[in-house]
Amino acid sequence: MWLQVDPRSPTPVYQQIVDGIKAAVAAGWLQPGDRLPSVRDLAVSLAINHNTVAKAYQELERSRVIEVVRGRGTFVAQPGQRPPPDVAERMDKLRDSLRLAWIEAYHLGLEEAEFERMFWQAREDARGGERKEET
Amino acid sequence: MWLQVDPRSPTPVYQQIVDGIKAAVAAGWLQPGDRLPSVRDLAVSLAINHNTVAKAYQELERSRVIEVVRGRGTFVAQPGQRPPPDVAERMDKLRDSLRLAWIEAYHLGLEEAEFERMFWQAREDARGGERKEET
Amino acid sequence: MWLQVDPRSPTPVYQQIVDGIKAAVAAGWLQPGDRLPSVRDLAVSLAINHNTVAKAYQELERSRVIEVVRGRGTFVAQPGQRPPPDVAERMDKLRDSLRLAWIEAYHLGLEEAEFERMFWQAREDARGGERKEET
Amino acid sequence: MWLQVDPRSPTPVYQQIVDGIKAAVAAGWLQPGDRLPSVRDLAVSLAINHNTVAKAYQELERSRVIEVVRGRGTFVAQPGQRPPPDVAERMDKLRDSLRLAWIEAYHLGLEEAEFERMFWQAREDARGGERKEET
DNA sequence: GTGGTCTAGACCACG
DNA sequence: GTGGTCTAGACCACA
Repeated sequence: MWLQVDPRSPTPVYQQIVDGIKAAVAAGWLQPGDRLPSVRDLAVSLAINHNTVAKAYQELERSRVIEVVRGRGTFVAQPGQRPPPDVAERMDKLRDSLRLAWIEAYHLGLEEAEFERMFWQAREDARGGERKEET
Repeated sequence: MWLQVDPRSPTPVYQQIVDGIKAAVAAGWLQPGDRLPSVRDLAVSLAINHNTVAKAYQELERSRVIEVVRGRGTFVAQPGQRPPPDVAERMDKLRDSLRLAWIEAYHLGLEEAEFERMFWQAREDARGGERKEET
Repeated sequence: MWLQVDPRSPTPVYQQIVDGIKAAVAAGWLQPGDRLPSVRDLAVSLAINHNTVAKAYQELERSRVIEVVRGRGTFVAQPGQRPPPDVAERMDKLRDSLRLAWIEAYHLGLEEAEFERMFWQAREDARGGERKEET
Repeated sequence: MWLQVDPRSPTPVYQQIVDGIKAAVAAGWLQPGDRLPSVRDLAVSLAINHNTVAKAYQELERSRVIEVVRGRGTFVAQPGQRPPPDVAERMDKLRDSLRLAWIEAYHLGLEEAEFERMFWQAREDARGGERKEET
């Protein structure tokens, strides 16, 4: 299974699904047009409630990562089609997460060079990295 | 006031205080040894309950950002004294936040160069930047 | 009830809960995977406020004694999964508590042999012992 | 100085003084009949409030570790003179501290043999150990 | 005066 | 239903 979920993590399960699918798309494991498992199938696979999967899919559709075609299923969206409605807001959040990361790096005593290395390493992890158990 | 808080934000108020003070320390607005406002004073300034501030201060003490001197007040800690007990975990979280940022950048259609610029800009925002309203 | 609490004790109520549950786990009355009473149920049983129980549970989770599964409940953790982040500090505290115990034994005029007996007796009390009223 | 105090420690300052003097007596650095510094002198030496020292001395007198002779000063008590009024209670506390230590050892994953070694090592620390900086 | 704890009762996100 | 957060107001130990 290319998606796993940890019910004991502090990040909500539905958010883990969102993150996981976004990661799969960004890494190329899921290609535009690929079909995603149905809400109920995925719920069974992950042994979670189907409401949770549904919430994740809704979130992904709002972000234009997937497309729901009624009666046919849900698919990975074509990139760069219509931009999602909340780009500006998401950009701000992204900027803020980087700012917080710099602050945390400071408090962890990281050198700027080390942190930069971590930044580029994260790019590798995001792009090509195999998903294994990440406790 | 160098600290503001939005009770309607999804991130808990006590967490906003933690983030805000960490930011102030990282930016140098608060120097090691500086005294922080008392729990109750800050609560009044922010128009919130003192328990919320207390929780934030306790969290900050666990992270070794501040030091509580009983009966006298709380102060910005000297850096690099004793390392916080949970460095390893916080490093992992930091790595993960960067990974998620890369993924989000991908889905927002950011070029690598743009995202890198954003990364370095965030460094400026974290270090010296003036604080404005941040929704 | 396998847990009791004395609101008049100098040690905080939430700490008594922490100690009590750690004791129950160490003695084997609570097995890994066992479900703990919900925050609110335990609060009612102990006739205290639910916030107090919540604080105790959070502390126990930080120590990796229990695991919180969102929306489902809290459970006794599997031992030796991830080690708690503050082992080193807790080791130091443990060492110190033993040192202080030796000093106190001296001032109480205990013979070394007597104190050693007390040490091993404490092991019995910790492992299997029945709980009685402990002022 | 054979006594040091850390105002940032979670254990109250007056308690640190009590522990420190008990330790000095148990280790033999202070002999029965030795004179202790006056409340005010010790307060100056430790750079703390004299009320705090006074509280510690009162506590030590109740435990029969020191004797206050009006107009002459305070001295280390002769051992085994009159027993302190609360032996039973202190014994119970001692037993309890050992029990809690066993429980903590369990949760830290210590082997019984390791913990026993720590127990005997603590005896050395209590008896002969040189006092250095103990952050 | 300081921080720490507790209660009573409310609201929220999550599953 | 679960735990998490917040408020309002109280009391306590410590310095």
